Amino acid sequence: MPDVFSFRLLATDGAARRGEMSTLHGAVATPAFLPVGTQATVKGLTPEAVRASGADIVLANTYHLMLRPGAERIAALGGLHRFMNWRRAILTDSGGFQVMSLSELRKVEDKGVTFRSHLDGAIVELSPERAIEIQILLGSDIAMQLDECLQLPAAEAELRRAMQLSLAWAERSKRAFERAPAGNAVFGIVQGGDDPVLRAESARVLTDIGFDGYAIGGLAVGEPQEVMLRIVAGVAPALPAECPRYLMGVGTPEDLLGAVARGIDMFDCVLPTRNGRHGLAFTRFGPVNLKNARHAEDPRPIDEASACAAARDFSRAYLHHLVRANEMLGAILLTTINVAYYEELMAGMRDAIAAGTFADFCAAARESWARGDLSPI
RNA sequence: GGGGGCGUAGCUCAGUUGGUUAGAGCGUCGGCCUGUCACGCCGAAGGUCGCGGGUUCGAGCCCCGUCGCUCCCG
Repeated sequence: MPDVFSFRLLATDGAARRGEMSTLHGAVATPAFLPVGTQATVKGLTPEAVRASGADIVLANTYHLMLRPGAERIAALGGLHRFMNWRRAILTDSGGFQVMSLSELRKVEDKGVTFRSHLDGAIVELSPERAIEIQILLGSDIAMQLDECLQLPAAEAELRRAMQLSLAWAERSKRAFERAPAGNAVFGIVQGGDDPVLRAESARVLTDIGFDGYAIGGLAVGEPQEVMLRIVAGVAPALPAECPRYLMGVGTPEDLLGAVARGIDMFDCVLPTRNGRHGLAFTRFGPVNLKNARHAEDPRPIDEASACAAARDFSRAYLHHLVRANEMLGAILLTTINVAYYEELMAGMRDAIAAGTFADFCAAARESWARGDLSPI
């Protein structure tokens, strides 16, 4: 196992890239999807189940874990991998997303963010340096710089201010990361909203600072998909080809195809887990809302050809019943099905890129989604 | 037989001194969810207020009758 973080490009097909990241906790095949495990758990799934879905890496969260159970406690218990019994790679978000999602509970200043804990109201300071320190304590393989994520639409002046603040924090994060153990990585985050000029400037300065990988943040925050993809198409080529590119918080299966086609290597998103808990299954035949009455007497599985047992071995009628009855197992099975589908989609894209058939793969996937969920019994 | 209580949405119930298009929770039907304050959120359908009569400008509410359920006493 290599003692440094590295990324290798294995193949390209148009702008789409097939690659592999090496981490101290194993290889990550890219394009990769990271199931979201905010509180040191992918909600509803055991680590074994996460791994069985095909995931090489999961995401956890600095803000949530620093509040509970606390970064120092996790460090004392041997680090996040041991704590959650996930022995593969972990990427930790810095808390930048909470700057947006908990905007009622925080104050942003040049020095950092002051949160009022959503749990008990305690005042908690999160500076770029502290965010990195926490991620080092957690022992994450990939740390993210602290950034300021804005909701769109936003005024250009506001986008510029947040972008420049994020760049200043990027510089400080990079310096703070010098104290990290060898083999771990830190990524910078491109900001700039839906403004191509700001995005270009952000990408240029980040590249000058120099990171192990580059994320595009502040997308899928209210803008139409075409705007998001246009920004991705502009930013991705401006980032170093030899580094992984991570589109944060995205997205729908359709978003993933579109972003990989524009040169993205990594994604995370709560959709497969959250929507699974809310009764929606992502399938080869498009989304299926198991809450709907039409499934009540349907003996068919979600997808009889799936490699995922949850998708194969339980009837839609049963899943419908579990969801209606608000039973835990409904959330567990749908989360399992959804994460497996996302990972299967990524694996399909990886194979297609390697084979030079990415466009065909995308066309076939879209056709299958459009056909709907009336799979043969 | 006597006395009390209750009949309002599919279910369980609110309905202020009688005063606009009678509400809630659950259920039903549907939608939403993009670096997770999230087993959540939003919306819709659904009621001749047991029935009949009366008083009143106006009755779910007051009065009379009637039917049903229920409790207590004989």
